[in-house]
Amino acid sequence: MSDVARLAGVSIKTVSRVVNNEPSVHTETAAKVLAAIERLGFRRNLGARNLRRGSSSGIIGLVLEDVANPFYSGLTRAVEEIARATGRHVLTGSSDEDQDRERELTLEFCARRVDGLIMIPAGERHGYLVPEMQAGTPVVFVDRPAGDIVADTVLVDNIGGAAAAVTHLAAHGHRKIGFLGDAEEIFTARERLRGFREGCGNAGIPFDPRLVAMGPHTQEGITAIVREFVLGPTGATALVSGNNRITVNVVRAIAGLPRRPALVGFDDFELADLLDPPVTVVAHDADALGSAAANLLMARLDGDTSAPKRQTLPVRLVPRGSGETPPP
Amino acid sequence: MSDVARLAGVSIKTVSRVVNNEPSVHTETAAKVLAAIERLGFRRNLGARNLRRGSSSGIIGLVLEDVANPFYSGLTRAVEEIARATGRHVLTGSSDEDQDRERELTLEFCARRVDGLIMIPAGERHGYLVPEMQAGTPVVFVDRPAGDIVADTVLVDNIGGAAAAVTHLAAHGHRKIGFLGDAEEIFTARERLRGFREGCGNAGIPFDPRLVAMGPHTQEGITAIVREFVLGPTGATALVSGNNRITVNVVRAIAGLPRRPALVGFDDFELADLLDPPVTVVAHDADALGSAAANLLMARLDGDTSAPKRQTLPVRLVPRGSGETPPP
DNA sequence: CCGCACGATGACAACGATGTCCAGCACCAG
DNA sequence: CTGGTGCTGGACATCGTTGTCATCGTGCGG
Repeated sequence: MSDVARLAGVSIKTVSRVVNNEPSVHTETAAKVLAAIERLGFRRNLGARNLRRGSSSGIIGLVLEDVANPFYSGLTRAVEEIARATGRHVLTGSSDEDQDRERELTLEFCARRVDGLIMIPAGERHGYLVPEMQAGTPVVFVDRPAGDIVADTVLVDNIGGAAAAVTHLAAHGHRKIGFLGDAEEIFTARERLRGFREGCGNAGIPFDPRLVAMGPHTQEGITAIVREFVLGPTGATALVSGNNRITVNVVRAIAGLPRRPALVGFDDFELADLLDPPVTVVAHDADALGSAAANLLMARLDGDTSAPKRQTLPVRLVPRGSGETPPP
Repeated sequence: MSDVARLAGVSIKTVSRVVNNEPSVHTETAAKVLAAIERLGFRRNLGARNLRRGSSSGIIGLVLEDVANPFYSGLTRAVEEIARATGRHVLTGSSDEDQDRERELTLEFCARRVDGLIMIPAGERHGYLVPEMQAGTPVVFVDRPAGDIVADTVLVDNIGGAAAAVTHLAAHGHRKIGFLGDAEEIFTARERLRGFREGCGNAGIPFDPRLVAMGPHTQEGITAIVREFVLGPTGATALVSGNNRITVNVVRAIAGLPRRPALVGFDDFELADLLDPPVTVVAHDADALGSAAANLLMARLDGDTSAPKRQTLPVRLVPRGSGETPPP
């Protein structure tokens, strides 16, 4: 900046006035300054600026499980859009479902003085966030609630969705329904299992623990379970899968079976409509989750100090065929 | 920090020593300081620290077309991993293929003093980056080259891949092959078209401009073109699609046709193996692109000042069935 | 018993930018 | 000619942190 001032023959302060578009600068002087800026390729240091002005950093921290998962990348995009509308950018980090890594990432973001945090929490303990929140960094939890603190949260109706999946299958005559869910440590997995049980209860289907598998996540593991459910003594005629990745694995597993069970998956995914048969899913919108969270955060940044909110976004069952196969 | 110093009864400099783990602090003093830090929930301001130390910001800027596109989100993840290995984070921004937006994002990132930039460029003009690069911000272009400057670049073998697609189809007896590509403004689209022509030449197939469509990107538009190619006077028996999104649309379009043409898609995508028929693709690895770019960038950050490099990553044809349908 | 090295601590400036406040200057009305 | 007014431009402090250097005991070898 002082280089620019020297080249333009003015003081540093005048340069500052020009880059900040302050009105009280002679047009001619401003032109000289701009020319010098252009010539030297000067760009003001936003970090220093924010430090001096005490203004916010203009960065939102987004901590999620894995940006590469299409579900989260959709959410990321939605957050980015809303951040952009207020002139902010998004710093992303993947926790890989690892509590320590989540914590490390999050605190690092705080040290960078992000304006706010949006988190898909990996762990159950978030006490470490309390000082940050007290210091004024708003935090919004998405998809899963915080472990042991109260904070803004945006969830989807996991229970209702899983129950609806069972209801749908029951309406097509199924009574032996298997559930393949994510690891029980994960909030959404527990909730969806609970919804599954509720759905069974509503449909008058006795809950059979042999038809529940939580946690497998490899193609091999899931194939084995699907075979066991369908071909084993439990004789499942239908399956509910607990998330998009499990669904995909289940679809692959089913393709190799002599008798194909009906299937309803939790989470929508691209091409579900093009598979054979097209996969019926409990859909919910990653965009909507991201937008809701970002909007909540923005409200906090605008000064909303009301009590922490918990939103639950609706899901909808999208019948495409795979859930409508009747039992043999 | 001064609050911590006051509470611990030491000078501000001693606090600094403690948070920086400098050895020459009495254990007892350090303990007092740490207690005060804990008590006040102090976290040092990384921005101020970097300003004072003149050290790098520890942030990599990643400008791409759309984080929500699985192809780019995979790339993002790969970049994140390599950034993490050197203690850095990733600031992402979507340009939506808009040149101005790209420029705005990029310069904003520069003003934040990112350590380096990785860009999937939207436009053809990147002169605006010259001052930044001269100022020492390394820039790596990925997937598409820079418009009018020389810089590190990582590409995939678009020409070879598209030619291989034609060769594959020709080997199965096809002579009337249609090409649906992205808009011609996009580098990869042009390259792939060029590869398509080369492939035709190699196979002794006369190039028919009526069988080329560049730019349509809606389901309706693509469906119309596919119908025209296959059912119209040109009577295409096979199609090559220019990117993952077009492929998906083409698959949908084909599903509604009385006679299904063979298909090879450029870009692999999840579930391609589960469609009916499974889609043969020219695959290349988003991870590999991201890693290569990030590694190049890291080398620059480690002081590599050699001439700009251009890497071309190989592609491979993954036959799954859709390209092996013989012509009727 | 002196001086010296060494460990521990603090005062101060500086990173790059901006807010505050004041001085200079032209211009105009009185 | 004077004082006010409206612009401009500059000196200085400051944001939170760290590098440099100085200070101050204290223990130890000579």
